[in-house]
Amino acid sequence: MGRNAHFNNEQFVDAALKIAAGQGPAAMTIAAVAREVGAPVGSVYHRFLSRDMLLAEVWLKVVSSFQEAFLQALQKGKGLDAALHTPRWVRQYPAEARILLLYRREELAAGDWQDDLKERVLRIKCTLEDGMNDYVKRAFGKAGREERNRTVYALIDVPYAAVIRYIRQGVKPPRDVDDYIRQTYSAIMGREK
Amino acid sequence: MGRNAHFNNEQFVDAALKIAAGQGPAAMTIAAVAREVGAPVGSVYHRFLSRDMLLAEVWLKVVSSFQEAFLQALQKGKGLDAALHTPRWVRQYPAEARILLLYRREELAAGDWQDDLKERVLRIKCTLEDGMNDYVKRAFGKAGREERNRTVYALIDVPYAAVIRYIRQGVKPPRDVDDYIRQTYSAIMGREK
DNA sequence: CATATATTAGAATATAAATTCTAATATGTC
DNA sequence: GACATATTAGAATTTATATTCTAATATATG
Repeated sequence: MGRNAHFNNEQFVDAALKIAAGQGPAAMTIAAVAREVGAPVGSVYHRFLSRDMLLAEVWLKVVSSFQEAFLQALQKGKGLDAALHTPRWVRQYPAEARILLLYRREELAAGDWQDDLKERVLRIKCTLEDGMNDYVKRAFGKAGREERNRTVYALIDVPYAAVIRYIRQGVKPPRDVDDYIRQTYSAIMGREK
Repeated sequence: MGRNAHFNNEQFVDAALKIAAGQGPAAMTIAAVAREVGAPVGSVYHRFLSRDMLLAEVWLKVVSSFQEAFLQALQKGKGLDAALHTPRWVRQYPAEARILLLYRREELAAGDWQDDLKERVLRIKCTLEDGMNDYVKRAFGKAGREERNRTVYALIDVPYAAVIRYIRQGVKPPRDVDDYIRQTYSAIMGREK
């Protein structure tokens, strides 16, 4: 029943992602997204309650993309592999990387998210946190504040630091960054078993 | 000649800095700045050509503040000291740190800056670059691409990585971060002479 | 083939903020 | 003390975008 759709949700999310990654979230206006897709603005609002909701979908897509492979490495107990996931992922998904690493969620969509979305964000966040805690416990035998901080630094913050400069420049991180991450990893976490 | 001023440029820049640091650059509206100072919006425009110009002044103030002590350490050949400057500065100037490390210049003021301002930004940028190059040359005997990248990583990117999590949370970086920076420094740059 | 309705279509409206404009006010100088 | 002018004052205007609204359109279903 009803007319066939010319467009689908994914097209709008992808267009929004592309624009936000390329020109910053402020440039991601509804009109710009509609233009990119070739749709009228009404069709955007037919599918998304508001601009914030659209950006929320972008955010969720980006975070999920990153986190999946990261958590897999973690669950296998491969800390160094997890640390090296960041430069790999950044090379593979440059637009997504710009969104995830250049902006904070609050900048993307400041407004009130529906409970639905808050729930999804929370679930993703908890999944990451649980994965980290498990890993820390296995690696150190316990998961105190210092052990957790140290692990977050080596597996997340350092890889981020190593690539952020290149993301800003809009170029792929050179191979050197993998070496820096490796060297830092063994300095902070010790040699991998 | 003429009426005495009730306000001065610095008051507006400081108010803008405070608002941008606390609620993000988007919240730094002219009206908000005027309200914070207790001045009419006309007085803001009397002193600053546009919102972008005001944000540019904020940016310059913040960058200069950071760079001064950093370059001093660098000129003394104290690489580790320069690396540890970041957490020190972040603890001392939390608002400035939020601006510098949470946002990029382009987000703050995207528009066309006057030549005057472009010039000042360029000078600051070059000063930093020259300081880094000199340091690299002294530390490694030469300043090739790899040596520069390595140094930028250890002196700038890693300290940034170590503190960014706490800046986002709005709390002072704990003492641990200095240890992480030290350990990473000797792993990447070798023990300091 | 008639009809209900999902979807497209885009014009109209609302809103928020930047910027401009005109007037009022002090104060140093003659 | 009168005047020129730097500055305050804040109302009016413009602009950019989000959002709403009304109408048109196509298609699955009976």
